[in-house]
Amino acid sequence: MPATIKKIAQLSGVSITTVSKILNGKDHDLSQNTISRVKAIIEQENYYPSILAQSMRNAQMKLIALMIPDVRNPFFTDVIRGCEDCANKYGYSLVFCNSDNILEKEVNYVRSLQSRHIDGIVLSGLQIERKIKNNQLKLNVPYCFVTGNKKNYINETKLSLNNEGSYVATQYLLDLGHKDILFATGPSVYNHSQHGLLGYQEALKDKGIHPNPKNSLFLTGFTAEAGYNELFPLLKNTKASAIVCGNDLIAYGALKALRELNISVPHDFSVIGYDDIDTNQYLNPGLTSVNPNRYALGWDATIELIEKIENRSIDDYTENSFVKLVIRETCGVFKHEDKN
Amino acid sequence: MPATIKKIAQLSGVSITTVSKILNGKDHDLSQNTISRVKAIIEQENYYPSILAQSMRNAQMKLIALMIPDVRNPFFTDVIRGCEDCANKYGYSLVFCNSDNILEKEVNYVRSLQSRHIDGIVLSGLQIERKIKNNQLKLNVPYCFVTGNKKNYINETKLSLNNEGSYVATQYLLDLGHKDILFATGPSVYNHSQHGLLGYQEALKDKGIHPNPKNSLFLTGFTAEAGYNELFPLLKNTKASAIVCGNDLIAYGALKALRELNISVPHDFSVIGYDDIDTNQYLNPGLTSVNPNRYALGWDATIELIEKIENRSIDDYTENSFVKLVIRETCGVFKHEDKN
DNA sequence: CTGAAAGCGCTTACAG
DNA sequence: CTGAAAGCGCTTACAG
Repeated sequence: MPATIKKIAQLSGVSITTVSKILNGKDHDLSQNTISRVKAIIEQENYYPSILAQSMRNAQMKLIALMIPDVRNPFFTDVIRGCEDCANKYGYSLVFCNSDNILEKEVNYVRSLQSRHIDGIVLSGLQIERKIKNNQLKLNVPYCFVTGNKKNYINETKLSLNNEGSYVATQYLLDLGHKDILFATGPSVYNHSQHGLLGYQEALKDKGIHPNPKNSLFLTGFTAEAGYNELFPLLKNTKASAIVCGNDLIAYGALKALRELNISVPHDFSVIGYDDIDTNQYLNPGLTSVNPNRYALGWDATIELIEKIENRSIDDYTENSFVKLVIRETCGVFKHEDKN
Repeated sequence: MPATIKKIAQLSGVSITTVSKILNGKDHDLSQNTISRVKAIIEQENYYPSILAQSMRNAQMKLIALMIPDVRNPFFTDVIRGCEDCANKYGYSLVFCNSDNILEKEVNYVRSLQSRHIDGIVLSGLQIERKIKNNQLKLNVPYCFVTGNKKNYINETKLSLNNEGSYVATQYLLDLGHKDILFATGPSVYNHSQHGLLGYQEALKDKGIHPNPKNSLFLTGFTAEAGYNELFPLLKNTKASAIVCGNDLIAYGALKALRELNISVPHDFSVIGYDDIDTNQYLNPGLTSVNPNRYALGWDATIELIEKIENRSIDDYTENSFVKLVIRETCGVFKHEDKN
């Protein structure tokens, strides 16, 4: 049993009011004598106030939740770190929720989090996120999105980082001379997927190429398995010379398929990913990818959330406005003689 | 403002005692009429009790913390999932803490978690863990270790999964004909590292080979960077034909170094990892590794913790007693003519 | 300069 | 069958 404020008061020979004041730095009208005596006792008893009891009064739990589909997607690891580091900086702890993209699970989480008096929720890649954005669902807790928050929306023409990212990726391949480029991303229900597709199409159009609808594909997931299984048949007979992937895991799957099909990367086929997860550089060949600065994504979303929770402006955003192309070894110059 | 028990009581025309009883299923002595009336109001108002207030009474927050060095180490992702899934199954939420292996951070976390009335802590790969095991530190909260808990200790002769794992890995290389085998793991302060080294040495001894102290190495971290930077000079001039790595990331670094040194894997040199992280199969060549069932590790540790918290036996452990060798493409038969 | 008292949303032992 | 009251550990407006 940890010490309580009552015990400290008794040991110090003062009232709990006095102890509380000292604890909260509202001791301007107390005598130095009292203050130092009480502080000594607090020290001695290794006392720390119960956040729980404080929260009962203040209705502030100093708890933020982070809800994502699955930690096992490496995209999220840095987001989580950014989120946790930021939360801690401002005195919040992080509750962690994996929803597996199951709407029911997501809704249950929200309810359970509310009953915990959570102060706010950072959401990423969820069904619920889509519902909220489409006004089909209202959360009565402060919340914020990792992608698609105010920092991520670049301007009126660029919808989001995903949009910008796949534009940049496609443009890079176009500059290498590729013309027939595939695009594969996750399920179409996600804004990420839609924005990515738009970015890809815009890049083509800006080069005067009409996007071939058959070249773009929504996979069943943002996973390497989906990339491998669903892209294998496509890659087997494709006339294209390159592929833009909605995330790196999909690219991993594509690379595996290409290897098995004996299509040499980057000599015969170019691959570009998105997210720039940590293992990319250890692949052989190293995966060229678009880096959205995942850590900053998590940090900025959390700052935005805390601004909402505390209803004040915190100027502690990262400088994270743009997506960065990280060139490794999976993209090569288009060689006309290689095809057809 | 969510509804409170008081509001429900008023709307139902009963006392809050009655509502509380219904909420907690202690309604055996209440009239059906009252019960259904109150339940209807609860439904109608979308009321859920405040866990906070409940906890003030019960001293049970239904909150578990998971503290690890860094989510960005892919080893932990599945551990986290196992931990969260298990926690949720038993009604707990998961608070997430990254300590970066900084003892001060770890100690601060523990303090902050205690002031949150956390019910227990799952610890993994921490400085604090070592201190606790060496009786240099006492936690006055229930806790449990991911590695080194009762399920992980295989028997008196096998210290832990790490020990077992590197034994198995080394044995596999020996069976392929390798004799001069390197071992590289993380910092020596970790039990993981020490146990791994012992397993490696035991395997050699069991084959009648005296371990060469120069062949084993503690790196500065369990990271690919450490693996690459610190193993590069060693691999450049080594007479060995294989390496056992303390985890997969170290192996990733070693593979990168070998590639740059133009040493062909597995033809000229064999590499084996540990943890079997998800991306192993997408490497080229695919990394052979030892799979400790990370999800089960997280799950079992959490079960053990909940048993401590609730002071009862929960027979819900996974069947996870042994480490599994996952053979891919980085280990080959020792070719005598290649070396000498 | 200091403290008594009310209240945050619950639960539970007890009385009727 | 139902409810008044005490108490969990705090904070704060107010009185002295």
